Amino acid sequence: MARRFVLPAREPAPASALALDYAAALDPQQLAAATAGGGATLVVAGAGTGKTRTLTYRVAYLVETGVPPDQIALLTFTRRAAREMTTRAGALLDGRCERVRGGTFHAFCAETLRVHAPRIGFPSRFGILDAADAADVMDLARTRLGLDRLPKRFPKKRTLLAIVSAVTNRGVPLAELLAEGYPAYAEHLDTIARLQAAYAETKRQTGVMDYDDLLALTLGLLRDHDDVRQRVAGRCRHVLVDEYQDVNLLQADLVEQFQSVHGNVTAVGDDAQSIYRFRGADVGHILGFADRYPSARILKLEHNYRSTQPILDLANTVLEGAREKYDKRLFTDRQGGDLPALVQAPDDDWEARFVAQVVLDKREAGTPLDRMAVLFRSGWCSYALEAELTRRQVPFVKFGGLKLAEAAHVKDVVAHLRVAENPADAVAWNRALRLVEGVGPQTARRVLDWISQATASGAGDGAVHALQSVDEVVPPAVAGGIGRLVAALAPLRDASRPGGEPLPPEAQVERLLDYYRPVLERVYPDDADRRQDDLDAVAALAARHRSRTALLEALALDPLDWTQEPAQGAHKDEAPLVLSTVHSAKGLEFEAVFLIHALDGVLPSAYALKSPEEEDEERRLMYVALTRAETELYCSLPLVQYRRGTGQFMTEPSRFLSGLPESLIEPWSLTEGEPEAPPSLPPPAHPELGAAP
DNA sequence: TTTCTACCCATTTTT
DNA sequence: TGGGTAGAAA
Repeated sequence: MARRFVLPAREPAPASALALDYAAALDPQQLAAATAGGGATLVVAGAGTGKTRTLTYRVAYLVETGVPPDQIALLTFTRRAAREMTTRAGALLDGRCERVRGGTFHAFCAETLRVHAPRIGFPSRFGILDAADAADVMDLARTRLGLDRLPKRFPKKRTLLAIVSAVTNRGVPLAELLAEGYPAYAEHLDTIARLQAAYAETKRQTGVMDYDDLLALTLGLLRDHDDVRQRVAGRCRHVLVDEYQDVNLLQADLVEQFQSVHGNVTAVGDDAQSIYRFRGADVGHILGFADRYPSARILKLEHNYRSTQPILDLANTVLEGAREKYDKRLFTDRQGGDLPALVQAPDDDWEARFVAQVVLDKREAGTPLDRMAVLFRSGWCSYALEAELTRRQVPFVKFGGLKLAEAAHVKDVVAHLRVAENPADAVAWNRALRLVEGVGPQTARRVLDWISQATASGAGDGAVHALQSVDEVVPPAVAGGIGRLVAALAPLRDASRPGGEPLPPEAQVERLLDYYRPVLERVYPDDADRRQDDLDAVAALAARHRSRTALLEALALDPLDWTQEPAQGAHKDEAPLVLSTVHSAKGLEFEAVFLIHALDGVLPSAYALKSPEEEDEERRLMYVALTRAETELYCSLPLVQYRRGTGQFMTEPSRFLSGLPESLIEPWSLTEGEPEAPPSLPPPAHPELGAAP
């Protein structure tokens, strides 16, 4: 046994030796937060108070005072936020800051599990399920349980998954959760509990994890295996957590584990911006930070540098209506500025034309497109605008809403990759097999049984092998099709090439696309070409990843890289206009913000008004949207909407914005320029806009 | 057993 | 809108 000699901790370098002048760059509150010593620190930071800036400087400060960058863990809610922070810190100091380990909780956990999964009975090449995959696994679990026919008034699988997810994320017992949130299903407690167990078992057998598992299993791993905890947490000299108000129980516990060796944790957040309740986030964790870390120092940032006073006034007023009050009122030095506008457009089209016109006018006047953003409650709200922007050739990117990775044809191709990655992945097999003509549920099931038998008894790479003799269990009519599937998968095996080097991921995707093209044309005859474009994007994405494992992980955890890919419009070198759900815009700021579809029933969402807490969350969502704006804020709404079936109907403005005095928000109405404009020439909206009578 | 067709349904936010 | 289901045809 080697003797341990303990060196005293390195003294931080004296202030004069630091390359950056922190005191000059930050205000006193920010400075205190950025240069705080070790231990636990909570920074309560209102919107626009320089939270990101402070965290960025803290990263630089830690690096400068001798903390190795790869021992700093920076946990954020989006990978975009992590990237932004490390590049900004890199620009401040030097490239060292970019070696900070950062990302979402899920990505960070996935990275940990890649190394240690075998300790908890998973392959290190475990697959990651998105919501749709999880639903497939739930179906599989149900049939394995023999529950072909579900009782009447039984939750749908999406609801089922939501229930199971809430149980894991919030740590509430199933019975309690059902009683509180789903009283209608309380009578099915036993069946749901059995399904929950079968679902977990199926995932284990097939070597896949859903999003919650990434968190829950990592937490279990760290709690139950002290050597692993020592190793993982030992590499977290400093843990920094952004948006702490949005952590759920699992995430709060994970943070505690990550900091358990060195005891250095900095959490930053704003209780007024908690908008992930539906995912189990609980403001209680930020409010109770000092209970969890009794020696914590609590710092505040209250000086808003982002927005003009009129914007803050409106945001503050909206927030005041919350039932649960937050004792915070932001102030700014930025006096002056225009009143926020409440733009009443006759319909969707008008709203889209208005936004597009103002965006173009502002670009003309020198505001870069990426300094403006269009925000909305849900993905579909921007459809009309997307069409309009495409028509006018305004480049844009959209964050949030439907992900390309969720498209059926993309999932088809990815299923083949997953099968190659993890032959035990029954759901992926099922999807791939069902694409063979003539294979339905029965045949797929028979083949799956055959495979699992073969893999259980035989060699590790047995699945593809087993398929070569699969003729024995399938009707002759489909044997040829399955043979082609096997042939397509063969070159994806790791040892398929001399030397055992696997094909690079983009080559793997290319091979698969050759195989899949005829399938695509058979299954989606109407728009095969359009869908092929998406698949080409998959190939492009593959080229940016080192291994198939990394590619699959990125597809499951980082759909962002995606959305950034196909920028619309001709100006490839112009940074595009940002379209984003309010949720995805968290933490970002823009010179001008357009909040579209500010309607009652949309924001607040009609589906989120079942309890006062839910309405409060919608209100905070509105607050988040409004506080993204620096100098100009336009809230717009169509007065008439179309609904399938019902036709046109009148809308109501969002309850959070209606009834406010004109000193807070100025009503605008739209008129069209007088000579009847030809349809191709949009009417100039801006000059004709006038305040309503 | 698979696949096609007709109908009905609900319809958010994210990893 | 499209996705999922139920029933019928191949």
